[in-house]
Amino acid sequence: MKGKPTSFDIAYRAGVSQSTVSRALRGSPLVSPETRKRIQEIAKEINYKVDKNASNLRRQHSVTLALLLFEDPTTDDSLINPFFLSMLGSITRACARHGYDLLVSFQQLSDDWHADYQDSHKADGLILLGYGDYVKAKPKLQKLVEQGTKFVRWGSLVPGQSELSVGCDNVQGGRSITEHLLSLGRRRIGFIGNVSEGSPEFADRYRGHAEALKRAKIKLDPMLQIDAVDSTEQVGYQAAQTLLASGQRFDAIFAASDLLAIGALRALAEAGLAVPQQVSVVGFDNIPISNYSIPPLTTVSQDTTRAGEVLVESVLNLIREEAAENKVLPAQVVVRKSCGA
Amino acid sequence: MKGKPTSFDIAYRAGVSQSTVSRALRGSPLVSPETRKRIQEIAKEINYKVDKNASNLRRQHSVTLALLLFEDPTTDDSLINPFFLSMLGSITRACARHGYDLLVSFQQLSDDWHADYQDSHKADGLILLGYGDYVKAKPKLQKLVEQGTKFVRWGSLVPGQSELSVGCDNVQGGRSITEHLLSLGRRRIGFIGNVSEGSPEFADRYRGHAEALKRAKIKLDPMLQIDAVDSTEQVGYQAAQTLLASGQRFDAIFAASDLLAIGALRALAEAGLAVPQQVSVVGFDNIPISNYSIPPLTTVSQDTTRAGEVLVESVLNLIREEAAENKVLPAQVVVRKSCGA
DNA sequence: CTGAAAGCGCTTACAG
DNA sequence: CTGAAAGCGCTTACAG
Repeated sequence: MKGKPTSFDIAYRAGVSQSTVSRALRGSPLVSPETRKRIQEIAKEINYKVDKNASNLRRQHSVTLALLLFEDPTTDDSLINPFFLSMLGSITRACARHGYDLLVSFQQLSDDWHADYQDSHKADGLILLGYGDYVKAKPKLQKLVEQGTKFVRWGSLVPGQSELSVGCDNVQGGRSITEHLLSLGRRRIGFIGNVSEGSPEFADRYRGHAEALKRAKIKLDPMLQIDAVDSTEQVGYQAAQTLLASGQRFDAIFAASDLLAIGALRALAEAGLAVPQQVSVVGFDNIPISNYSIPPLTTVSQDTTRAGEVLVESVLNLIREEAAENKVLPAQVVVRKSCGA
Repeated sequence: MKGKPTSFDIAYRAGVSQSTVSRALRGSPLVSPETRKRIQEIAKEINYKVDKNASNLRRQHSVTLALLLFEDPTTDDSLINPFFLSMLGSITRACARHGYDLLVSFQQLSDDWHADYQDSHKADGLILLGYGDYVKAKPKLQKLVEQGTKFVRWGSLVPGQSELSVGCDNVQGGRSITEHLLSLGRRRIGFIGNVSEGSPEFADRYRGHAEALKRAKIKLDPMLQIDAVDSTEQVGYQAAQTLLASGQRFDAIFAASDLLAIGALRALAEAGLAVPQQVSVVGFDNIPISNYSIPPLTTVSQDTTRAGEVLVESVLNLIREEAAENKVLPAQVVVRKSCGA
C-alpha cells in the first residue's frame, strides 16, 4: 500500500461500503456487531487512523483546545511562572481525559490570537492564562465575547466582566493566611504585591489580608504594602529590601506569590534576619519549589489539578452551548516552616 | 453573514474567482498586486481566516508538531521536571517562529502515540521528551523509525540508536563540573544518580565525571556513587542520606540533576554540614530554582533556548526530507555559591 | 494573470 | 442494518 490507508482501503478489504466503515469506526449503533468487529480488526491490522483534517472539516470542529499563555515579552524564556506551568500540566491532562487535544502557545496581548485559533478552526475553544494587566486586557476580552469566541480566563472574578472566568478564591486565601499569621502573634505584616485593578488576583489577596486585620481589630498600615511590578524572585528580593530600607517595623511578610516570597526570603537572609524566628514569611500559589525553599514556605495552595479540570469543563460547556458560570475555587493554607507555626 | 466566512464570500465581494482568492491569500506570485491587495483588505474586513482543516486536508499536512512528554505515571501532577518545562517553553517559541503549531501531550510508553498523532495527520512530526527508561523505549523507537514516523528524541547519543536525537554533551558537562570541583581541591566526590543504560544522560554525566578523575589521577570510588531511581528532590534527599549513612568520607557531591542536588542540600543541612565550607554541592540542568536554592547551586547549564530551536529544526528537516543529523549541544558550567569557588 | 474543475478523506442525511 | 451521494472549504494542475 502506498501512502496512508483510507477508509476506502478498509471498505474494500471488508467487503462493505466506505460509509459503513466510517460508521463502524465512529461507534454508530447503525452497524451490526460482527461487521463492526471485522472492520475494527482490519483497521488495526493495517494501522488505519481516521484523518483528523477530513473528519474535522466535515464535522466543523476540531476537538482541540488552545491554551494561550500571555506573558510579558520583556521577561526571559526560562522564567515562566512555575504556577502556570503546573496549570499547564493539569490542563493537558484534563484535555486528554475529555478526548481533546491541546495546542499551546505564547501570546502577546496585541496578537490576533482569537482569529488565529478559533476562526481558523484550529481550536474549538481557548483557555487564557496570565493575561497581564487586566485593565488593558478587558476591552479585548469584551470584544471576543461579542464575537462569540468560546474562551475562559483563569483569574479573579472582576466586577462587570463579560467573559467567563475560573479562578481561586483569592480573597478567602488572603484572609486565611493572614489569620494564620495573626494566630501566631504576628501583628505588623508587610505585604508584597500590587494592589491595583490591573492585578485583580493580587488585589483580592490584599483585600482578604485587610479583612483579616479588620476582624482582628488591627489597623491596616499602607506603609507596609510594597508594589511588585512582576511576579518574580528578583522583584520579591527588591521589594523586601525596599521594606527593610523603609525603616518600618514588621514581624511578618505576606508575599502575593511564592516567587515573590522566595525573593523576600533571600533579602531577609542577607539582612541577617532569621525566618521564622524574627520574621514570618508566607507566599501564595504553592508552587513546587516552595516546599524546598529554606525554610520551606508556608503558602496558600490553589488546587491546580482541580483548576485545570474546571477550566477545561468550562470551555467545553461553552462549546456545547450549555450553561457555564464563573467558578471560584477554594484556596487552602499549607503550613510549613517559614511562618513559625 | 451566517457562519464563518469562506473564500467564496470573499471572491463574491471582490468580484473574482475563489481560486484567485486562495492564491492571493497564500501569497502566490500568480496574482496581480492590486487584486491581492483588494482581497487582503476584504479578508481583514470580514475577519476571514483560512480554514485549517480544509487547507490541511488538501495539502496533506498539518503544519503542527506534537510534543510528547513521557512520564512516570506514578509521580504526581505538579512534579513535572522543571527542566522539561523550560524545554517546553523554548520549543513552543521555536515552533511559533517556524510557523508551526504545537500540540502538547503526556504519554505513557505503552500508548499508541505514533499512530495517534502522525497517522491521523494531527501532527507532521513529533518531539519526544523524557522517555523514561531508554532500554525499554528503544525497540519502540526503532519500530517508529521503520514506519517512517518523523520524530526526534531529546537525550544522549546512544550507540546503535536508529532514531534522530538532539541532546547536550553530558559527558563533557560531567567532566567540566568535576574538573571544577577538583580545581577547588575537592577529592572525594559523591555522585548521585543512576549510571545504567536505561538512563543514558546520567550515565554520560558519570562517564565525564570518571574521565575528569582519571585525568587528575584520582581513583574513581564506586562506593561514592548512589543510585537515584528518579530525578526528584525527595530522591536526592534520600540518596544523600544514604551516602551520609554509608560512613564514606566525601568533600563534595555531584548530583546528576539539580532536583537531586536540591534534595541533597536539604539532607546536608539537616545533618549539620555546611555547604560549601564542608561539602561542595553541584547539580546539572540549571533549572530556574537552582539560582534560588540556599546556597545558590553551581550547576551545568543546558541551553534550553538553543535546544528547543535545534529540536524543532531537526524534525522540520525530517519532514522536509532534508538531511538531519544527531546533534550534541555544548554544556556549560555555571558557578554559584554551592561549590565554594 | 485568471477561472473552472477535480479532489483531499471523511460524515451524514436520504433512500432502501 | 447498509449503500450511493453530497458536501465540508480549501489548493492546485490544467487550460486559457
